[in-house]
Amino acid sequence: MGRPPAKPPSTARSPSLDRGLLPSLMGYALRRAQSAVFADFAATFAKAGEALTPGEFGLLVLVDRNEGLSQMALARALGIDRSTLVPILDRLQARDLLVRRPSPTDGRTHALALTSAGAKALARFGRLVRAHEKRIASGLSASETRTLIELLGKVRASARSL
Amino acid sequence: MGRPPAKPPSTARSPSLDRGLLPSLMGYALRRAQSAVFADFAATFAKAGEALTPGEFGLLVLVDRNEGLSQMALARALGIDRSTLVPILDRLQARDLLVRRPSPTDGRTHALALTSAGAKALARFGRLVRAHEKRIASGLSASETRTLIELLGKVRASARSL
DNA sequence: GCAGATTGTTTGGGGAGCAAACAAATTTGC
DNA sequence: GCAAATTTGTTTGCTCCCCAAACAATCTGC
Repeated sequence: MGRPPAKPPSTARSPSLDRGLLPSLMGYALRRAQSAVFADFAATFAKAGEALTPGEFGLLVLVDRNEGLSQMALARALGIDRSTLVPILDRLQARDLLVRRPSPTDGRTHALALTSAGAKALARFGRLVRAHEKRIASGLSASETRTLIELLGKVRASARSL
Repeated sequence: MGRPPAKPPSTARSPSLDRGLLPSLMGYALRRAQSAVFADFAATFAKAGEALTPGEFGLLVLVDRNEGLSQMALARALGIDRSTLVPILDRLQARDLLVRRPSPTDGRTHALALTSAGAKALARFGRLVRAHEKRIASGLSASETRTLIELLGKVRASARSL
């Protein structure tokens, strides 16, 4: 609605534009930070000749630390639908990072596990992730980083009440 | 990568599983918070009988505050490709929230503007967004909220160095 | 042993994102 | 002034993420 046209209407090709209330919104800051972090993650891996998304890294860590995990349990841990997980596992399996073994105790489920190549790759990935984390935290002190993670956890807890 | 099997291997259906180093990663916290916030945003709008994504809201605010914006300028402001923007504008235009007018000064560009219905809708959306923001910040003090937004800005600045 | 639940998969649909190619229009170079 | 280069919006093609519904195989409760 009628905003007073206070700013001069950009003499040149407006180097920055009016973002209104957006900069005061947490959701907006979150979205922009997340997309920048994602880009940095991708760039870090690309420069090392590797290809992996943050989601795939999280998945591999979960499988590594919880051997024999079922797809349902993994999907729940990741917060995605079990049908969404299928093509992701297909891809990682095609890259020989992970296997779907038949569960010895339940014929319906698969026991997920890293291959030896997957475990070796995860070690490399972990080093890249640490470098990436170091870079995106380079503007923050150690205590600020801790604070940020803590506050993000609180936001997540508040937001989940659907 | 042999981790000592310290934890008992989950007697029941493991209510929580080993997340390894993930909880210490800023990128991980960011991703989880973002997805929870997104879900809350969608739920807030759904409950009010409206449908809008955070990205669409940001786009509408930008068009509202910068009348006559071109699609290229908008795409740059949103950090997306100009070809990505096309179907998004198509959808908003089909909902009669926004129009592509021919620019009087440059025959190549469109001058984007909200329709009157779009301006009215944006006012409603703004109220919903404020309620949503209030909910996701309900676990934080006012100063914590400010700190969070500030830290997210710093992260974004550090991450952009591709 | 059989009804009901669970698991993984497939299919179908929607959205977000990029790259490359293209026509129309503008700006630049001379 | 006019040809060449650039910019803008669009289309097409590709990849990826996400969900819902349906289905067969398997397990569980009783």
